[in-house]
Amino acid sequence: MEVIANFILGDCQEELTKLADHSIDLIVTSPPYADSRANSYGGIKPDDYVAWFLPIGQELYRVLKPDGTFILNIKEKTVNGERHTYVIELILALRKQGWLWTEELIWHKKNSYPGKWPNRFRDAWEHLLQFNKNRKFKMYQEAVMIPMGNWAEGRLKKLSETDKIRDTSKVGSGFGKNVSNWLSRDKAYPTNVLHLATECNNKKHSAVFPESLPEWFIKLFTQEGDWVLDPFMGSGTTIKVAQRLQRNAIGIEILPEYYELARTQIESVQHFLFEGKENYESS
Amino acid sequence: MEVIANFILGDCQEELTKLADHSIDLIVTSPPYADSRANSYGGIKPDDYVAWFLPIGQELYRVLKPDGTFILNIKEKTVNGERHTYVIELILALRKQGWLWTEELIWHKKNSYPGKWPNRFRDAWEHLLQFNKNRKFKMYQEAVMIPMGNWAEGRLKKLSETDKIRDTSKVGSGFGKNVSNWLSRDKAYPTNVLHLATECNNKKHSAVFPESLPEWFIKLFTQEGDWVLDPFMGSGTTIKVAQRLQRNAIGIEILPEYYELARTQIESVQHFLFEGKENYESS
DNA sequence: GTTCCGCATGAATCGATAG
DNA sequence: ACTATCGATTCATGCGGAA
Repeated sequence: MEVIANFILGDCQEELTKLADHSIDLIVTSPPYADSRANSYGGIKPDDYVAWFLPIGQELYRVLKPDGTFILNIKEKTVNGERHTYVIELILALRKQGWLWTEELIWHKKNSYPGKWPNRFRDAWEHLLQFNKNRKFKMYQEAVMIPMGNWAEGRLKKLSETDKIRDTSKVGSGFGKNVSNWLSRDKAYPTNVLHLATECNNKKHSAVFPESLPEWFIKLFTQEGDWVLDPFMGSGTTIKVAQRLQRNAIGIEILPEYYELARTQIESVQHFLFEGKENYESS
Repeated sequence: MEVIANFILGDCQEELTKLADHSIDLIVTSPPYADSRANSYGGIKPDDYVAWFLPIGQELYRVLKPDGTFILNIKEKTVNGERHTYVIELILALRKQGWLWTEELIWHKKNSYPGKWPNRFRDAWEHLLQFNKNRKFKMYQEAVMIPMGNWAEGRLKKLSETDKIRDTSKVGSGFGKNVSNWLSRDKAYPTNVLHLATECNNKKHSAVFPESLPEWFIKLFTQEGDWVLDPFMGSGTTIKVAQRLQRNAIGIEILPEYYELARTQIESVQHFLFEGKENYESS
């Protein structure tokens, strides 16, 4: 099956207006959190965050199919010793736009940022907010229950002793990265708590999430040939996974470095998958 | 040390007014969720939940010491296929009352209901909202530290004796700061994600949480002899744990069955702890 | 070719210092 | 007073060099 990876360089609020109505099956994105990525998005102030996001939310609503799903990865920020309320205010505002707040999953990050403070512990979780346009939406639950194939099993056997020891770490009672992701998926039915570590291997983009995260949602909410959109592409993790899973993908990124990085990475994936048939790539 | 367990039968909104100002160090409670416990609290409708809770929040604010903490365990409810917003609206409303929303911890319920999920994921987490009156509050973090993983232990054991001595001496001279930290450490601070199993053994009260939950907060925010309050006592888990940890406790419960159940259970605990000195109990 | 150890480094937060 | 910058703190992870 030929699937397309469409990369767009630009501000998503503007670029989204060029996409057709009801053309996207799944939106998975992680917008810049308040006060972060100041170099590209101007470091949105927490107090301005909702107003900044709402026009984008409006366009996302327009391009999403009636039975599609919107997954928003977002995190709160401590401001002046208190948890800022922009996330929960955003939920209320998006509902007024017409979005249905159907579910909230928790992403538990085992390797949260270290540090010690007199009045709080390390922040080790993020919101995964699910929004829909209608109460009936596409969902392929069987897809995330399928046990992993030989590829993953082969990888498990190749793990070094150190890795295996690390993965039995009791801190946080979570699981380590490699083993647990595959093992737990084999053994347990999923819940709305996802245990995944952030990946640190991508040195050019500081805020990547692990491939398992978009993979989970892409399998759950789309089928092969469907369209996946990430309006804040970053280094392109979502697009890369969509390609691997035979879904069409559109990624928008405002920063040229990340845009180029994503293009390069997806090309190499396509080389691997299709053994050199680069014509599958569009731009 | 003599600690008191004070049981009050009645509606907490009314009974709270009888408590003194600034007399409580920690409030840990799990109020009836919307639409649940309809027989006792009249089954508060989700839309009315915030208005119902606010007068109670006002009284809790009054009785809490300036450096005390209020932990609110609450869970969202799905209404008409959508996640209801009463929890986040309650956060905003409590802030207007003067509460600081200092933290939100996640209670990850490891053994949520097994089996297949119907139309959505199994719900495996609940909010643990932390509110304070001031940015400075009492917190004893060492009390809840977690043993570190095998990975670090394995490494430490392999250090030679000379290495240990050398690194220790470096501390005194100001060198080798990082190494010494690793050497002297076998425990790590927890994160804001709690991994606790739910208890299934108490059939007389429907909304029990495990003893480890109040225990964690009581250790973290109080010392022996401090005062703990649970305005929705239920079967008295919080009070029981407070007694065991040598904290004074006040529990309010509107339903006579639970009130009696809690009294009976705590009395047996006190029998065990003090070998029959029932005069420690007041009521 | 493996396994193991050392080291750098984060979607962070607080408190002190400086303008 | 109020904001801006900087140092100190902490631990899971990946990578590279060494056994």
